[in-house]
Amino acid sequence: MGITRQTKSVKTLLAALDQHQKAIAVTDLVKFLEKEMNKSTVYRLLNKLMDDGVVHSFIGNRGLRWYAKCQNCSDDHHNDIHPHFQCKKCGDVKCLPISFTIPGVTGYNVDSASLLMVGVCSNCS
Amino acid sequence: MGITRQTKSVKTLLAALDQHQKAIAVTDLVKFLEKEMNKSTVYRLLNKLMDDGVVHSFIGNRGLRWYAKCQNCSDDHHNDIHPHFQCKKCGDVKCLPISFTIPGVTGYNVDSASLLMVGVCSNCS
DNA sequence: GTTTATGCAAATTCTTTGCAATACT
DNA sequence: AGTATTGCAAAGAATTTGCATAAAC
Repeated sequence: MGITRQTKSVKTLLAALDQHQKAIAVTDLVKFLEKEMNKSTVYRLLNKLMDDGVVHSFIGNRGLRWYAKCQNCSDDHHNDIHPHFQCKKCGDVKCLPISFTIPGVTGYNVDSASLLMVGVCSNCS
Repeated sequence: MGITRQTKSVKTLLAALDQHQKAIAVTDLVKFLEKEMNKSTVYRLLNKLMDDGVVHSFIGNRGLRWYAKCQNCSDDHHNDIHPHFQCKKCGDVKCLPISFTIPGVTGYNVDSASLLMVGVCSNCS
């Protein structure tokens, strides 16, 4: 768990992420946890847990940051692409279990990449 | 040009986008144009020009929206992926002339997709 | 003349920060 | 005991909105 202490807030936040199979927007996480911890704590903890490699994040359709617990990603997999599908109606984000490489990206020192696909999910269509 | 009127602001904004070969963050555009038009006008115009298919946008590394004039994209190319490279030091964004498809994305109704790669550009390394 | 666009100021939303009090190891 | 974490309130940054005025068609 790196340098992050095992506080009550950490456990609560990680449990909340576990409850959501899908990724969750930071603002929804703040609302979901508003009776358990301050929003500053949510923002600060998420940054720490990112540094620790426990959660990963990406920027969604509307500029909000979405979070999920790391599953297939680790510190030495920073070049992987994590594809996400976001429904433009209900806003839900799903991590897709697809791995691929981008042909023709030479001369660039790519640390990380994110692929966001936007459309209408099966529930909304 | 669709339903957007050919006002002085429209011409000024499109000229500003032409001056920047690269994509530009909306906040930088607001600063760049602050003596020529109000920030509300910038935000409102960009949305209209998006609807008209004149500019395209994507979300950058830090959640800010970046804009550029459409070049290879059009209304009937919504499924194309527009890859962008953003330098994490200087923040510059470059559109990469690479076209590719994602294998294995079936069962999803994908309207648009954006691929953002983050790293250090040649100027900063 | 009618409709759309603009400026302005204020409101909203999202995120960060300083600091004193508290919890963890 | 010593250090990291938290809550709170306030500040900051980005974006939207209402409305009166001005410009485009």
